Amino acid sequence: MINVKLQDGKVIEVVAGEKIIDIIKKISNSLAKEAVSAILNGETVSLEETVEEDSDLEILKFDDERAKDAFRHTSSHILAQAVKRLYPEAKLGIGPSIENGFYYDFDMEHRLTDDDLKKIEKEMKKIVESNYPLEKFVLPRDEAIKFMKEKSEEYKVELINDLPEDEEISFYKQGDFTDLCAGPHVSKTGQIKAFKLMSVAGAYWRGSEKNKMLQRVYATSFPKQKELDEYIEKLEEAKKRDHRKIGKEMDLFAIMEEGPGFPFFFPKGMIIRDELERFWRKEHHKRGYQEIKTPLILNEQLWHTSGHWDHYQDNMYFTKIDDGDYAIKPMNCPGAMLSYKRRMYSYRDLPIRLCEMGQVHRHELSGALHGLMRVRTFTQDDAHIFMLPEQIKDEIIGVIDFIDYVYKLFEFKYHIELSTRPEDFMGNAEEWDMAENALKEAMEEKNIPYIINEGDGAFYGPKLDFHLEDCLGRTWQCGTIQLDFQMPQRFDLTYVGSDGEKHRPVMIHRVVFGSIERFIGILIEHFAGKFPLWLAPVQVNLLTVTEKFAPFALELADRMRDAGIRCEADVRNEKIGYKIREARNARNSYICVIGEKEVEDNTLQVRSIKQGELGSIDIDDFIKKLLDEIKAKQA
RNA sequence: GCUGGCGUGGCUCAACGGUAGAGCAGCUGAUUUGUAAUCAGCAGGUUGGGGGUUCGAUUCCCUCCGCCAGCUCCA
Repeated sequence: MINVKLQDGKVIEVVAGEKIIDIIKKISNSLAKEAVSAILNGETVSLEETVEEDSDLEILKFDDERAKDAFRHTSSHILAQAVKRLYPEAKLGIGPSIENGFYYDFDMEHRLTDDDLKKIEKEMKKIVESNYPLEKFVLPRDEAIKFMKEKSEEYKVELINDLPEDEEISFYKQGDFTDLCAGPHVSKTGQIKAFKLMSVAGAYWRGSEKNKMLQRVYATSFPKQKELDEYIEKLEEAKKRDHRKIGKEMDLFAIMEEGPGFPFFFPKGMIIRDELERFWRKEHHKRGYQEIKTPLILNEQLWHTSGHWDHYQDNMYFTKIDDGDYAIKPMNCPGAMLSYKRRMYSYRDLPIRLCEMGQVHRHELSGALHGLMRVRTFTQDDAHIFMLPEQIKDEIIGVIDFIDYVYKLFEFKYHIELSTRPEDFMGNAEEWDMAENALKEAMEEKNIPYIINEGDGAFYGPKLDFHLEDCLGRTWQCGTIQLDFQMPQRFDLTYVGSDGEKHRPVMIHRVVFGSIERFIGILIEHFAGKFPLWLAPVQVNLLTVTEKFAPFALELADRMRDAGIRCEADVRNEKIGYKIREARNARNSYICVIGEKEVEDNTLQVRSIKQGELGSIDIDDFIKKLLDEIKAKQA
């Protein structure tokens, strides 16, 4: 007698050798029925064999990361097996489980095409249908190397050689295929019911551009076809929301061939930018920041002083003026340093918070460019806070709270990552430790959980990065708080302490939006172009049924604009259905129809881009409602 | 930058070794219309740039530029 735990937690008793149909009869829950038949694949198998294997009956749903990894990892082995069957000369790289699926890297002469992917999928189906058990075995190091050498798997040999001395070297075998692997796996290939090969792309062996580029096949898999379908649907939704597509449709911005990575903003895009900036200024003034503006071009000597020459040169643009060498700023900090340095400060003056909408230029690799998300010129909503050492923690907390306030306003979820000292760092290790500890203390005091990225800090200091999550669950790095003990030294910044002596202030670099351009890109995708009213380029669109109502519409449009509402009137001689279609495609927030009835009653037939039909609304009430809604989000 | 794919009028796309075609948008005219496309006409492209193969190239080859996916990097 064996107890089998079902997905819904229910336990049933089965006897070895019992017929599948009898087992299924015991299960009332249809989901569980499906599950059991899925595992057993309609065959009569002995139950000892099924239950013996480590907890696989439960991988019917990704209820924990381990189950998901095992499932995807087995999927990647099936992919590799299929590829080896079709292209025996292919050498295997690695095939891990990743965020939304898995991949496998192959080194092979033949360039894989989309048609090849279809063939590979077919072969994978055969492997799934064969329902091979996955069998683990362990080999001593020398035998493991010999084994892989025999198969000419040179990358695997390299991996084995790099494994720590004390680590077990395990392999998993499924039918005619064996792979070096630490596991875990599901018990049989038959469990991988729903999978799809997504794409093939180049990827450097072990992620280093010095190594050979392999062909990486991306794929995903799920326990159920329905989940795979949902995932694909989500990808399609993301595609529809692509800010490059919506940006074009709404006429917000464009990046032209004449300036790769240098975006143009058009009138409607500028409205969004202006509103964000206005909001940003108001919030900064509230929090004791003073705004500055520093030059885009400054001489080369300055960049030697700041350390950018030594650490950031590859990303900078240079120019000559008369006989002098100049650089276009890739960061705003040197300008802020000079601004601080223009006069003397007392300890009573600190903290000094200087903020700047600073446009920077960075030479990014051409292949890295991506719409507004990754560009070569962007505007950082920067600030540099100069403070006494004892003010560090409070200032960091102030910035954390500020960023939290802004992200919540846009209904973003986010998480924080702490990046520590990189290999190419400036200054000395003790100061770095102090800076890292200050960030940790602030986080701990706020009781905020965070991830640590070892060695990922900026060259001048450790940082807290804010990764915000949009409505589709994708994350983007935006805000960052960087603590810097280096720049104040390099620029010899001082303040006069209560002892009458000169002391060195500590500095924070920070951004909230990160880059206005990227933030707008994220907002476009997050809201699918249907912006909160205060950001919407066209807040109200008045549509006349016939030209007869044009004077009424034009006058009302003027009145709304006077009241501070962005209003457009469409009085063209077109059918109302046509105008509505255009207004909806433009994602105008409120679309109002004006005809005989409306003119008589002083009302509007209103439809909201987000909520649909709102019916007939009195004009005065509607204006009031609009003004309230515009204000509500900017409190 | 690297690997692969792609580049046709403002936009979305078609065709093809014999010098390009549609829809939308634009313009003109008719229509005066009640909730996702009224009708007709006109105009618009040396098929990303340059070079080569060919009797002939937009189609094949080379090269440069740009775009897309991924790698690397990052706000």
